Amino acid sequence: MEREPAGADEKPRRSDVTRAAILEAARDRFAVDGYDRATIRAVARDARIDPSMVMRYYGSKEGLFAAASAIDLGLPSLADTPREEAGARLVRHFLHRWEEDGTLNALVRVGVTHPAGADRIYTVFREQLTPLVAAVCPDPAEAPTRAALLVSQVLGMALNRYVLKLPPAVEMGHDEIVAWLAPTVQRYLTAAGPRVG
Amino acid sequence: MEREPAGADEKPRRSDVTRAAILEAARDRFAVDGYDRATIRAVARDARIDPSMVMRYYGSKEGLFAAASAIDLGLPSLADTPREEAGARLVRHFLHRWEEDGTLNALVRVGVTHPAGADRIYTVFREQLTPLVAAVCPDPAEAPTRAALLVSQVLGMALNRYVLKLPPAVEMGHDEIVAWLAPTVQRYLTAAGPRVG
DNA sequence: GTTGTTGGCCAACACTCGTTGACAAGCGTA
DNA sequence: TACGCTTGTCAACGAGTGTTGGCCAACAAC
Repeated sequence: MEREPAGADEKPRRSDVTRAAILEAARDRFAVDGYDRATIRAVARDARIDPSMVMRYYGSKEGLFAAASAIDLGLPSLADTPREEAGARLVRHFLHRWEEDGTLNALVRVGVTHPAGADRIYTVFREQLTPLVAAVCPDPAEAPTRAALLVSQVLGMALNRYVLKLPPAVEMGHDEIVAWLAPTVQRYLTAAGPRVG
Repeated sequence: MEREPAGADEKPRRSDVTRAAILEAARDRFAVDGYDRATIRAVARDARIDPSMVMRYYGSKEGLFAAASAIDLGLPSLADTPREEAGARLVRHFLHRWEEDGTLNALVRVGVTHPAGADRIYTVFREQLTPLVAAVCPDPAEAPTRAALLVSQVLGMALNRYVLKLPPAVEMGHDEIVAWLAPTVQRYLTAAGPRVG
């Protein structure tokens, strides 16, 4: 019986380096293999420890994923950005964030095959993306819809480029992607919504 | 030693109903569970036959997937469609096609976690989508890029709505989605490409 | 009616998985 | 020194996997 779930202010443990190694290996594995093929044994092998350690520190495979998928999109504040450049700014940010490490890839790969992953994506969407959209779009009540549209475009490109590796999407340069996608995202963010009859 | 791989003109076999039942069950399972969780045993159970039959008829799990993911997007000819309505037409078509059966869902779910799935998506992209795009876009040489952009938007929305089931995307109506996405797709298809320096 | 082929089920194979419990070495404290 | 906690390894469990081969009944051809 251990007690330590809530406190974020624990003193450093001797095993912190191991815990971190496990987490890093887990992120890589989830990113490359998805939930099912990312085995605890493989994670342990990458982290150079025994599989049972993973269980001890993270309780279960689900727990490991929960820990490995704690994500900060690092979204830029759009306060100091001209309203009409928000789209380009966001597209470029997502491209960099995606290539920075495997976390987002892991999130998508798991989200597609495992409910816990889809939940996690929704959480990130709700807590990090929607508030930012609400700050720039005309009517805050439309923020969820507009954010969903934004995600559909950005996530779709990421899916093609980083997960499916569709050749034409892989071969596009950053500037080219931004040039094409930015107007789309900009419209989803700030344009008047279309009439639907 | 059986010989029958190439011929598309075989006489009907007594086991055709069973083969079809297996294929249908496989599509459902792949759509719901992805590649790894869709077990041959589960497919066989759904089709009410023995797992070994699946092996006999489709050789292996990979073979089963190959057979189950033979997909016809049923894309409409855009010849009789006004050029400026192509975007709306396509978006609406994809929405219907997606909800028609589980095939596209299966394709995406597997594509994300299994190389064979990603390959299949690329094949469909190349053989069915790119030619259609080439027929309506200004410069046929740009067709792969423009098709990739189209896919990024359409697939992204499908991912949110049908796979991840992100609530705001699920709650949108068909008309609303078309109204938002059609201009985007239209631009990817026919607008002059942006300058990239 | 006999024979060969097809459709189907059953039992088992070798393997991998997540998970568990026992046990040894290292460390801090009294 | 002796104790207790932490970190780590090892071996095993039960379950589920893809896949294989043997066997039996129904059908087709002669």
